[in-house]
Amino acid sequence: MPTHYQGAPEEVRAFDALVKLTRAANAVNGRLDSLFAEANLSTSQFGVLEALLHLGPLCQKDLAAKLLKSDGNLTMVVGNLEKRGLVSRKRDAADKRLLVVQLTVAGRKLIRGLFPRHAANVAKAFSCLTPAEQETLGKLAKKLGLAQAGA
Amino acid sequence: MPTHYQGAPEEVRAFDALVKLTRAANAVNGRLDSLFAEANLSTSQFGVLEALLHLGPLCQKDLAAKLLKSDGNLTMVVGNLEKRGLVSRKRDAADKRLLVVQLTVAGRKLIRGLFPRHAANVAKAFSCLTPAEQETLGKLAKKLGLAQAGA
DNA sequence: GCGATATTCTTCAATATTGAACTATTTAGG
DNA sequence: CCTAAATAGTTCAATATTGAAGAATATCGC
Repeated sequence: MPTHYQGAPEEVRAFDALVKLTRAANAVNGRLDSLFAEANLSTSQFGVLEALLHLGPLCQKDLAAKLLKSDGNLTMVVGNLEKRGLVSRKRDAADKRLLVVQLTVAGRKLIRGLFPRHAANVAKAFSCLTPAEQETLGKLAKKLGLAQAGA
Repeated sequence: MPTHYQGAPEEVRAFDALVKLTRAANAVNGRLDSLFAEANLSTSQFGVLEALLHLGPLCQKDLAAKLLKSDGNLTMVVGNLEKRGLVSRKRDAADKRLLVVQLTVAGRKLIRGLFPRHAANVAKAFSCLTPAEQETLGKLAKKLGLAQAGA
């Protein structure tokens, strides 16, 4: 994302916003990653555990939608969590296409122990912005994000 | 990034902003990717070509810093571009540790043809926000991004 | 000038990521 | 009912991504 582009004013303005948005998202998420790394979890692995903790057992399709990743990717991420005994997969009795993923005792214990520190990290990462600024940022980001869908 | 977390108000507020920020960045960049895919370029490959077009020849270290990726990653990304004849690597005479990466004629032609459409896509992606909103988003994102560095 | 240190790049192992092709299952139309 | 279309997962090939270890080169302090 180079910065030295001379084009139409609306292009320059949009580029500028894009670069800053992308760098901010990278920087915050990168900082949060260091906690995951402590527990040898990738970002996506943590995301799966977090989703299961707060939303309960989910099938892989729902997990993929939640994490904005492809189906094939979830097969890999959930598989790696299963290998470590942090989640289990169970074929749904009513619809045999579905694999329901749920936390094991070990997985629940791990994510329960990690989550409060994660929440504190998130709050700390955003503490450079006032509450009003955080809300403005959220509102604009949401508007921007939603507008991309109907593109 | 689940949304159903009940915690301290500042944690909930920060989580909300984080989810929206991350989704927005994903959505915009995902939309931009479709142009790259047309030319069989990955996001990072496009980023390298774009940087070389606007900044001139760069060594891999500088490219890594520009794209916020690791050194090892750049070896791979530049290597794949070189295989396709879009960039060339040349050992720097003055400092033999450096590999200077530059566009080939084919690479320059490709990125030159693609870039105007990319710039138009970026402007279109942000057109749901007013100029003032884009600037506010950029300002807040920049503040947030910079604050993570000294963490 | 030389040895310790730093810098640049490569390599490797592990995980991630996608899109496409494929299997199994379910659902809908006739 | 039975076939056609939709849905959920898996597998595969290609690329990405990181962090750590290692090779080549440069630089700094003495």
